Amino acid sequence: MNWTDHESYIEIYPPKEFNFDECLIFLGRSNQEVLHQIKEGSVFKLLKMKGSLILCKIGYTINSIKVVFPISIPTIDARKKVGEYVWEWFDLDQDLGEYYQVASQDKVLRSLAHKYYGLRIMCIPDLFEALVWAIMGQQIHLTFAYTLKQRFVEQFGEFITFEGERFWLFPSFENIASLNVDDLRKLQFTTRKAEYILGIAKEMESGRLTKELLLQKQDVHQVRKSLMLIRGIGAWTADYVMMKCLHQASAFPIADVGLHNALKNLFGHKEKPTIDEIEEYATNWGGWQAYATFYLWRSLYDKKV
DNA sequence: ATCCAGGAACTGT
DNA sequence: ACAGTTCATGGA
Repeated sequence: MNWTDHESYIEIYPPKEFNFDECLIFLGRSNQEVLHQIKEGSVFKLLKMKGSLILCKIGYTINSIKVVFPISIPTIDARKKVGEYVWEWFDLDQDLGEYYQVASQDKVLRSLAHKYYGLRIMCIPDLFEALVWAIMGQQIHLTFAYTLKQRFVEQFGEFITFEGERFWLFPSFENIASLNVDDLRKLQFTTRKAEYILGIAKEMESGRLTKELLLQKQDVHQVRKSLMLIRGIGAWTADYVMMKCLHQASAFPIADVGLHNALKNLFGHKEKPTIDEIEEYATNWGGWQAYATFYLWRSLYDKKV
């Protein structure tokens, strides 16, 4: 992480290939989002560091991301943790120069890379949140997935109020682990999704499932395998979490419907591509499949309005 | 109405 | 290994 501390605020220096406004467009794609709010070019987000709630206002100045604290100034340790969270959230460890080099040679990616230059995968640094969000999104429209997330967060998460508005935190696995299936069924979760989510919460509560343990695996294949051993996590969810939480640029949720629709639109086809055809398109995406996927998702968001 | 949605587990071959 | 079936609910 490249940053400086100024007590009342912190500054984070992203790599060259970075466009804050592009990232904000992705963050603003749903008006049902409850975990952050965008206002006047900044994004407000509530975080919890070392037990205390910290409201952050994240904006951009000439060449740095500036994080200010509208409610109260956190300790130096907490400020550093906030910086690390933001660094991960915007996927700033990634060397996008390489991706753009790959993209410039590829007829599918070239125009997208130019159009959305500086866009980074907007990550979900918290493993529990990433897994639960992925499971919520399985086999349903995104709008309904957001509805489920909103109910889940507002039922089981913490919040603070600032200037008459509520800012929410995603529920902790400790809280969710003590629930039963009916608690989630009441919010319109299917029995299966409820079981998956409770199972994962318990697995994390036991300490057997942590982000650190996953990142210690020898290679991405091992990470994927151990994720898929967990009930409720298939290939799609494993790849999704690897790209959105574990920063694996080569993760590739190839069965994703959004990816299929994006490719269909891009080529103006009537039918969605088959898996074989997608593999064909992706032959030269080596190592950057997650970014290819994310940029294709981003292209879907243009179509609306 | 009907088909589908940022799938996964289960069952049978 | 592979294909078909079931789960469940709201969106378009």
